[in-house]
Amino acid sequence: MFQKDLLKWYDKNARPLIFREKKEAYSIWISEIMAQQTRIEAMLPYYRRFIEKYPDIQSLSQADDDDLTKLWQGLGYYNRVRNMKKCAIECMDCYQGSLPKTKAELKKLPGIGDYTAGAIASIAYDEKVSAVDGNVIRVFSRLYNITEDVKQTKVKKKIEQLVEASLADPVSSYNQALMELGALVCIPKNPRCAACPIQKDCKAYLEGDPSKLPMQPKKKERRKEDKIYYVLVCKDRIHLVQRPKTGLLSGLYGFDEQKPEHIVNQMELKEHIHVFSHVEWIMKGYLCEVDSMTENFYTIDQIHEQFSIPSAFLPFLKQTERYIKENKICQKL
DNA sequence: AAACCGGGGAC
DNA sequence: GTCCCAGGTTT
Repeated sequence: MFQKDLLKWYDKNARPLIFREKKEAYSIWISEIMAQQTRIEAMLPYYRRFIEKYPDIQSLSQADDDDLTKLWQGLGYYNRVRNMKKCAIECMDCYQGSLPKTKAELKKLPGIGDYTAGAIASIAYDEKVSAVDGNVIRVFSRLYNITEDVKQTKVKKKIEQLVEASLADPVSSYNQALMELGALVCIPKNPRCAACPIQKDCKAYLEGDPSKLPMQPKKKERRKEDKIYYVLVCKDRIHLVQRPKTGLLSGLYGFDEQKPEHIVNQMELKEHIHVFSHVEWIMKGYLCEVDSMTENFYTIDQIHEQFSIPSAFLPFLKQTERYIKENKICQKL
């Protein structure tokens, strides 16, 4: 049995992460949503800002949508934060302003799936349930030398059952220890088996090849899309367009895709490529100086303070800022 | 079961 | 360049 060794290792080697300081469902929930498909180091600064601005469920339930998206700028998967607000509202309406106390109830809330429900329930409430994330899948695929494709439903179910059967007290530490081991020792490439506290129980280490696990199907290649954006500038202001409510980068702000009329001066922006997980944008851009300032023109400071701009648009924005600051525009300010 | 949904660090 | 990250939802 490896549980004791793992827990002892965790006691000594756990990173001092800020969201581990409080055993409180709200902050644990926030950290878990932010950590979905996101490296811990990347979400930490966001976590601090978020907790400061929205310290509890009530404040989050009343948050302004654009403020929330702005706070999330650069983190990606923006529906996460919208689901959090929905979730907060539901907690105010149905659960007396708190998160529900069991994994089963938590799982019914928007944005909370099997992993996140298990993480909150076990870490905040000490419920003896599993929290199987990518780390745990990797650790267990090696521990039991599971060579099947872990993306298959039945294989994932099998791993979840193994984890469930392995749960040890305190479960809060145990679940986090499994993830921490996956993050620090049992890492995807070049696993540090020499430093592993449960090496002697690892089937892949003893009779297989840990570095080849977990077995993953080769992923489909990304489709490419050609995009053309027109950055409309009038005096010291830039035109922003809110993206559609659905689809990629929904609700965030970007530039026009339609060529404007009455261009006073036009300049080609440096082309760049932006890679998403399932699509690749080949982005051409034109800075178009226009003569009339209609709706939705904003100064650079306003844009940085108020609007959530996806990373894909930042290169064009930066070039435009430089253009304006160097006062190259035809019309004088 | 597969596609969709971001961004960036590590290699 | 490739991989994949404290995943969840929709199709």
